[in-house]
Amino acid sequence: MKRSLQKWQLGTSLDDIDPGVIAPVLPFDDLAPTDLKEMLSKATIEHVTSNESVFDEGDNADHFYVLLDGVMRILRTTEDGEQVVVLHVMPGDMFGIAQAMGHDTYRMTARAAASGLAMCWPSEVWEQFIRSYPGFRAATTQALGARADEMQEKIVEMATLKVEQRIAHAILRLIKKAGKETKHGLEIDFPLTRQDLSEMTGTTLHSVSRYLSQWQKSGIVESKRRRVIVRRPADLPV
Amino acid sequence: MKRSLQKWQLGTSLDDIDPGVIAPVLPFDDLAPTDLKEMLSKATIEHVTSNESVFDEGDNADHFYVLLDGVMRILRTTEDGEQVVVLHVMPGDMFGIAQAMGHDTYRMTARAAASGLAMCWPSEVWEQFIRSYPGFRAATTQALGARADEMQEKIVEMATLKVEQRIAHAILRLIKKAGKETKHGLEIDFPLTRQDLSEMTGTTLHSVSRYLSQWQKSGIVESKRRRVIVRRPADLPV
DNA sequence: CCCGTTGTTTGATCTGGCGCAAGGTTTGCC
DNA sequence: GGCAAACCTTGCGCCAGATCAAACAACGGG
Repeated sequence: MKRSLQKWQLGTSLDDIDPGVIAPVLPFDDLAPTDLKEMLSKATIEHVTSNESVFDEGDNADHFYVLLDGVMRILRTTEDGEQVVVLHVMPGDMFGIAQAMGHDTYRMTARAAASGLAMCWPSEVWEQFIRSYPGFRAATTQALGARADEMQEKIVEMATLKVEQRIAHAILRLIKKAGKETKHGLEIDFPLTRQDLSEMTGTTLHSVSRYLSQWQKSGIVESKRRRVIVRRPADLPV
Repeated sequence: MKRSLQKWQLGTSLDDIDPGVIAPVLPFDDLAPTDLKEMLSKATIEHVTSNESVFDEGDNADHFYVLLDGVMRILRTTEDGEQVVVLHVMPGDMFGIAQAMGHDTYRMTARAAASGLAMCWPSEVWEQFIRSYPGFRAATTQALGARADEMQEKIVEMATLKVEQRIAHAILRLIKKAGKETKHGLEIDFPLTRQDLSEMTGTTLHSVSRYLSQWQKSGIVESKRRRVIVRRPADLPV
């Protein structure tokens, strides 16, 4: 049940879009077609370009989004410029839903790890959506739950595992979220540098590089520049 | 604006309770008095005893709670029995709100760090509360937001700070949440062992003990068995 | 008051992984 | 085709902090 817009006609106007094409990507399962139409009429489409931010932490939370295509990285930057990647958003996921947590500013930065498209609503419609569309409320609830789970898991990992295992877990999580079957194995379907992996696991790009080479030697992974392919997921450490 | 039931008549029946006494502790600020009464009529009171669980991870999420008095620790246990404390719940906070995240089982254990009382509703009334009482929805939204913030912060700390700083941060956070002014300084107002602190920061009780003694020597803290008092918060490392 | 339990301290040793350094490879642009 | 920028690899030394070990202190119940 992976959803994403495989190929997308790059007319970024909403008028071009067939609701029947978009619907399967949206996370609003049990939503009456008329309600969906209503919601789409309030939306705009935003083209997100790799490595650019959709919003930054501290910004006024004036929109919320559903990713249609591409990959978003949700991250925080510390005082001394260090980046910490908290999670990845895949097509079909909501993001920037500050309203769901009673915030009026974004608490994190959303940067595109791979170019794509996002559907975008102004925050003003949030309350109305919540009140009018039970399916929307259900979707936000699910999103919050999934996010909370992921963050908890991350905290536990950081508290108990050592670097090697944390990197392995991060890779496995991405494989699960964005794994593409290829002739060589399961490939993480967007560009990912050693640096990126280190920012996800709280380590250095050096350590990531070392473990990756090591796993490469034992045939567990196969990784090139900005690409990670897993041959034998089961052999990654715990 | 700290709330808590300073002294509590230990009749655990709800009939004894004056809504006027409980109301200031509850997180439902803008709630009509009649609605409040309605809600209280559906609640029960549970006495939580120090070191006992109110619920465990995996349990069916059949109740949700507001802590009236005492301190709850929210934690996860790893396969090999290690405990990771994710956050502390103080009087006035909701906990066990699995429904707010679309879960039907608890994802974490709630164990009392200090004995107290919790108000308790059966999960069946959740949906009705959400639909009927805007103040209730607002409160859960706030709770989710606060919790998300805290978890994010924790992830960033674990990823970027070293042990010494993480311990300092953990102490400062507890002081902010549960600090009591005493003649000797700001005291964390519930028993807290070195082991507890290590489970909050992903380190060992040994390291916690070492840093605490060190800070003791330089007069920054003053800690006895299960007690931590901070004399000069500003001098704790970053 | 004694004794078991629980919590704390401190030393000695060992090591994962960081910091630093230097060089190699791939990519895209002019 | 050449050059700069971005990305990756690997070696080496060092240290924060884990692990192991042992003893001490406080407390609470019988």
